[in-house]
Amino acid sequence: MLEVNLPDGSVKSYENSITPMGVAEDIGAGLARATLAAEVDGQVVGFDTPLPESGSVNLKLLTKKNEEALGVMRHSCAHIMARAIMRLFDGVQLAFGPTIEGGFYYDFDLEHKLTEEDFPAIEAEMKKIIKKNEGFERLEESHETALKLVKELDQHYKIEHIETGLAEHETLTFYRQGEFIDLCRGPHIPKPKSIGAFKLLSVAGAYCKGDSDNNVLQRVYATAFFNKDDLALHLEKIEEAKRRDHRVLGKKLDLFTISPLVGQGLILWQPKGTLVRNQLIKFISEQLEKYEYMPVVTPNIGKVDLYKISGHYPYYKDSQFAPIIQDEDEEYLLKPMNCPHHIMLYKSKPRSYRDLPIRFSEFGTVYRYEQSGELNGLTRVRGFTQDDAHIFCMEEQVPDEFRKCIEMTQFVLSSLGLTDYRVRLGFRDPDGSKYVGNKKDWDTAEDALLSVCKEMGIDATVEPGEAAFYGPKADFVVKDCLGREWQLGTVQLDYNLPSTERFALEYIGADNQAHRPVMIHRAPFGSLERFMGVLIEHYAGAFPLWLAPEQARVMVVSQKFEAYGKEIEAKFKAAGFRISGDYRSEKIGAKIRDAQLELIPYMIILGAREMESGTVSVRDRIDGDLGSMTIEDAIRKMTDEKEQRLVRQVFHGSAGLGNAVQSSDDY
RNA sequence: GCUGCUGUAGCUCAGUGGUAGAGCACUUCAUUGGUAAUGAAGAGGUCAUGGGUUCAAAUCCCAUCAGCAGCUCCA
Repeated sequence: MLEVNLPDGSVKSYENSITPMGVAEDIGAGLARATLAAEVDGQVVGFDTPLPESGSVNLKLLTKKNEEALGVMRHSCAHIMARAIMRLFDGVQLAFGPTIEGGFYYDFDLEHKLTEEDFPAIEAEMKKIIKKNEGFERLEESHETALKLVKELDQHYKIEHIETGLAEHETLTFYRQGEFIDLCRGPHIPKPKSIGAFKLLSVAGAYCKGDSDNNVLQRVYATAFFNKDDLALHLEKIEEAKRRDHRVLGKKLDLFTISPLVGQGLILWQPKGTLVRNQLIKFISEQLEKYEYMPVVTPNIGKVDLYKISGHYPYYKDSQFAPIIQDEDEEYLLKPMNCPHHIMLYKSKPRSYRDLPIRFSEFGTVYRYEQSGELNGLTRVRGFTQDDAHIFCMEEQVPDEFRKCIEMTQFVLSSLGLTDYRVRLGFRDPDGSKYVGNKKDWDTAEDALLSVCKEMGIDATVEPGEAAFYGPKADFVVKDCLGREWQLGTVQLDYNLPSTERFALEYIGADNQAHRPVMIHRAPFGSLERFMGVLIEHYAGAFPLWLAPEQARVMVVSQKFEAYGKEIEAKFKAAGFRISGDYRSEKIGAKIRDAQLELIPYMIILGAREMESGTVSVRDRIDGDLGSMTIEDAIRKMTDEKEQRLVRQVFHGSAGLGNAVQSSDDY
């Protein structure tokens, strides 16, 4: 006998095997019609997934009102898309088709090169399928029968999947809808009519099984909603996010430029971008002083031998600019990292335990030859400046130093209003071969990271395989406006570079013996370039007052007041503001509009009234006209806002074109 | 690096083989105004670059460079 507990507290019992739909029908025909899927003990299952024969389960029937049902529906929509494509094109081989954050995709292998021009035809075919409203039928087959079936269907990827990835599964499920049958774990909605609105978004190549040694499949991205309004809202969100793109805003606001003649991925900072960047550097420098870092300066190149010792040269040979060959035995590398230089500073003299921890900081510019396809505005570049530092400390100081690094990073991010990040603990992949160092040190380091995060109440996600080759790390990861994740701040523990095999670092302990220090690599921003990119999108280009390249603009109602305008401008400059004046023969409305579009925080509007009373009229970018006040009051108000580094406006959300959230098809 | 798409004025874009276009920005002139666009005139392009096909190429083909999306990679 099975006991089914429903969310309203009622309990139903069944003697025979039953599905969630059976329970829904038992409750009422209306509910049965609305039921799309179910949640059994917190797990999303199909409307047709049999419940256990006995025991007790918590059952929640999912309808259009439940967020979880959306994912199920989208996966069904993916099947319909696949079915439509198979109808329209010959020789379609199906690969995988999971649900992602803002929709779904399906990978295909077919002769015809799909383009966006094919979308209308595919969408029309999908509409036809939906209109016919054939149900999704769940088929459970033995491993053997399943293999026979996919062979009959001549679906090579599915054959391979059953023979390899699913070799251990005794039974496998298929879903059939009309002539379309797909190996699929499901679940699916009962009937396609609940797909209210859908849209194909893009097509791109994707390596089969995510391995660059494999062939490239064609991946079609799409999304679906229960109703048209939700789809329209989603598409509008994507458009909005695109308007916030740092590459678009960077050009519009004159922050930076990239010239092919200088080189791909090499950022040329315009004066305005430089002003913002320098404010960030100033801000971090204050923190470095507070946390007792010692600024150092090191050159942009170093001997190849240095990076052979550090291990970077052999390991990252392909992603470095080629060495500069000066002479047969004299080769230099543009520095891809700052740590080896800092290590040489450490090694320049004997160190005592009394000196530790030693914290060397540097805004160090490094160069990496990233694959051309990876380059992306400011977020992935070939030359960037890290707000880098290396801490050399005793093993017992590691937790404390690590904690301080995390604390500083958190403070820096929160000061900028960046709260929407996750902390990723990059640990080593147990099967990976890229790592150096011994297991004991790795375990110690990973344990240290875990326990400090726990102690600090940080909800970190552990990701095996995300470690650096020399040690585990804690990364601060944020999403850009399109939903792509980027690593910003990072704190990395390193037992490797100090080791005998590398640089053999030492300090003399209280026992007068030589000991090995531990290194911590850390950078709260990570790369200033990437950070600026993320920040531009975070503020949608509207920087808070303290960061804004142009903090205020004086504008006169008529050119008659230019002299008064210049006088006021000078007073703001003297008070330390970045201010300009607009004395064009334009109407005040036009000047305001221009300043507003340039996202200038404050407008100081001057006319006869202000000149006579010796006041200024202040217009706020966000709140509009604030009325007139004395110049002292205006300066005081703005100085306050600037010194507090007040963040008054940020923009959230992304286009949701990011990572897979569930792979309902990957079995 | 791989797959696909794209490249026309400073910006956003139209232009499917026959004399290179619009809006905004820019310059000049007029206008001197009160919280998101005053009016007029003007200037600005080897149509990414290099080859090819053609009587004729922005348009068709090839290569290169660059950008975009995704994949892969990321010290």
